[in-house]
Amino acid sequence: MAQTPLAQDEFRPASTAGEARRLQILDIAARHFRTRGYAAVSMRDIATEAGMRTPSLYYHFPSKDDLVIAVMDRGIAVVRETVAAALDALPPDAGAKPRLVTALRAHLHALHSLSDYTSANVRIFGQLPEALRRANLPERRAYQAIWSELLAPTCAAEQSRLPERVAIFIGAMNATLEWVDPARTDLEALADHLAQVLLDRLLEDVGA
Amino acid sequence: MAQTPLAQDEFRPASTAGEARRLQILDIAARHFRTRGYAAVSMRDIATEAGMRTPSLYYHFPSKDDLVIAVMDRGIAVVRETVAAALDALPPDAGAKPRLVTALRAHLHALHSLSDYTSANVRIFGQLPEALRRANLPERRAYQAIWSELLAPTCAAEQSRLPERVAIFIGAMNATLEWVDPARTDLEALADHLAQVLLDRLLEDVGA
DNA sequence: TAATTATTCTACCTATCGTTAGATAGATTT
DNA sequence: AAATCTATCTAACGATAGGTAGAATAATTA
Repeated sequence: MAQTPLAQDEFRPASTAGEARRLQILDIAARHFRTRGYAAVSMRDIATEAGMRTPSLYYHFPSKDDLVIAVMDRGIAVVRETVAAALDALPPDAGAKPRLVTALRAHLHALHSLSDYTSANVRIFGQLPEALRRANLPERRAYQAIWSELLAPTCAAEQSRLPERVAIFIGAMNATLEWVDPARTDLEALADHLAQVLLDRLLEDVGA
Repeated sequence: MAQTPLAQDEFRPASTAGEARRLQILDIAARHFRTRGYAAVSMRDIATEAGMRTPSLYYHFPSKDDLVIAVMDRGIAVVRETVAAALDALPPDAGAKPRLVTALRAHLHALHSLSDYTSANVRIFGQLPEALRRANLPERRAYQAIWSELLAPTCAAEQSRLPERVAIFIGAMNATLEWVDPARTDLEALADHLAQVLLDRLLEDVGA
């Protein structure tokens, strides 16, 4: 009992060999969930790709539920930290619009090219049984808080519309997962286009 | 061989008793797929709710694939016809913006309160194996064509961006499925809010 | 070296999945 | 009345799912 198990920092990766194995399994699971959905991915699939037999997986994660929850929570943590870091890098006097554009870019980056966790989260959230969805809600609310602050200046008149507006923005960004081919799309251009649609006026009042 | 089997009109519902049964099964399937996802709904679930044993289902649909494809295609057909009808009801000289707002309202209506088919389609499309997704693509493209026409005036400068803009709009509308509680949300207000975000300028250039 | 812990293994369980075979009852047609 | 068609049934198949028991190996510590 010599070793004091120091409180694990969520994002200091792989301090021990066991931790590295756990992260490797999570990586594999996230990639499979992202591309094939929740129910279609079996514990056998994940174990095989990790080079082990199925029951060995249960040494690292006590159930499929625990495994998927770990992927889901990490998915939100990744995008939240990515966006927060990008905002922190801005000059402190940056206005509402550059802050929004910066956050939008960071979100798309986390979603499309940083890892499989955030995309897996967005893809399979709606497929999960309600108990698993509820487990991910605290993380999600913490992330929404960032966007509430960012979008508050666009809702000056009616703050009651703010939660709905947050949902519209996050929904529109996440929807790009459904149709963007990450290999063939310029993410910078996509971010600019989304910012234009969401923040600028699209139509001069030509017609009636 | 007396009866000439006249070509079935896709949308004349329930001319025969057999057709009615088939539509009832489709209704049940759509509702279950919408709320619980594709893989989580078994043929047994659908059969039980239809008041029959599982194999009897196979008299009406030769496989789960056929059943889900029927639901998916009908889902797009419903929203396409709803939007087309709403646009046809406008005066012929209506401008781009009222046409967009009208289409947006009709789309949200089909998605949230008209039936379970369109919402089922949006919910489970990403969960389907690729072959089933491909089967639904012709319907989807036909629907996208409507929005291409609607959005072309907003893309006058760069028509090359039009397909991406269509995807952004449809994606933003469909994303409301993830967070809107249809019982407690005023769809009219939601449509206005979405139109405001997507079509009007949100920010005066206050900041940098 | 001996004891202990960490990790993976083989073998198997029960439940559920989509689907098929083949019989049957009622309705319709010849 | 005989034959056929419609719609459902009972019974079961092979495949695969998540998960467990308990032995065996590899690494670490006493």
